[in-house]
Amino acid sequence: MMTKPFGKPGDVTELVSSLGWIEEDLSSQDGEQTPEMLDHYSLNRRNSCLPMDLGSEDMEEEEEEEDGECGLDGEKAPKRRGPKKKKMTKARIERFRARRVKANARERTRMHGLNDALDNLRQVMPCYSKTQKLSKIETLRLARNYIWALSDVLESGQSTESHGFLEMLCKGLSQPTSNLVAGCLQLGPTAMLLSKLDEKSGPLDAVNAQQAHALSFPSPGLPSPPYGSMEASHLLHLKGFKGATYENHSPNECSNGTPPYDGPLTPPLSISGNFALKQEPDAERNFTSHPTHPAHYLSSHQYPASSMSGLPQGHALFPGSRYELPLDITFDSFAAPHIVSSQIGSIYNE
DNA sequence: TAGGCCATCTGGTCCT
DNA sequence: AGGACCAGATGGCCTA
Repeated sequence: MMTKPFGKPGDVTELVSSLGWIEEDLSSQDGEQTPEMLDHYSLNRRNSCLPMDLGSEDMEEEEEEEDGECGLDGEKAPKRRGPKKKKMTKARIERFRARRVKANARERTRMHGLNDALDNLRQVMPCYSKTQKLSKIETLRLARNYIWALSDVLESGQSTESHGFLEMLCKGLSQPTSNLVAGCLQLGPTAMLLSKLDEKSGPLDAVNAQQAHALSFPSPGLPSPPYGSMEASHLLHLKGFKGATYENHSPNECSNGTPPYDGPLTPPLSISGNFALKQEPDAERNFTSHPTHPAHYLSSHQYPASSMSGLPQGHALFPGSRYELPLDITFDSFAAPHIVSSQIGSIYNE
């Protein structure tokens, strides 16, 4: 059965539309087209009985028989009830066309706004990457799961490092997205990373060793540096909850008075130790300008800019997966839950 | 090549 | 009347 491109069931135009549908040769569409061209094209490609067929030279004649219904083989359709259709004068045609072009432009703008909003949402998702964008539907699903999971963290005190947290995050997500999220959440020592670094660059010098060390201990529950787009205060509108700021950050102290931590300094990245990092040509590098990006973080804070030089760049391969994780993923944004979890105690103590 | 994703156009509906 | 919003249709691009 032929699909009915336009109109609603019972609509006269639907019948007319499906009967009169003419597939045009699209070969003339090659090349870039301006919105005006697209509008013009679509205004002229519809079937001849719709008011969209405004470019027809025979319009004047058609107006004469405007009430004659279109049909196959000159078949007469039953007389239409209701108000008589107004004549499509040239002026009306022009007005219609202008209105349609304007409406199309508005619709484009509206959709761009919607997409911008989605982009903003992507940027506060656990795994933000400029090069590997989540699809719209996956962004919305992950957002829902993220809210859900964080709520659960607050309610049950469950760790953001727990299997349950990851499970909640990945619920209903596609396999690639789940892999991405899981990859971002992978925590633990990085023997593999260290050995890979060793392979690539020979014996680690002091700087590289420090970086590798920083990369290798994304300790759960540690006080975390600030995460621009992911500031905890944006996530939780809780009384007395203040997102930690990096300037105040120290290994042993939290800005909000959470118990001191004696362990190693929280690295800016929560990169899985399981990632096997592969070198990419400079041209392939695609660091985000996102303020939470590790490169931005490192260069603008405690690590000297030159210390980035020894870091593997490009992409990270998620073991057992076909999917690569571009290094512009803001893993650190995912550390926000650490902030959250570190705050839970103090919130409950209030 | 099929399927997923996306941008765009379109007509209908509701609201101002 | 015109704008915002919506959902359906369509074609292009990309990837497995």
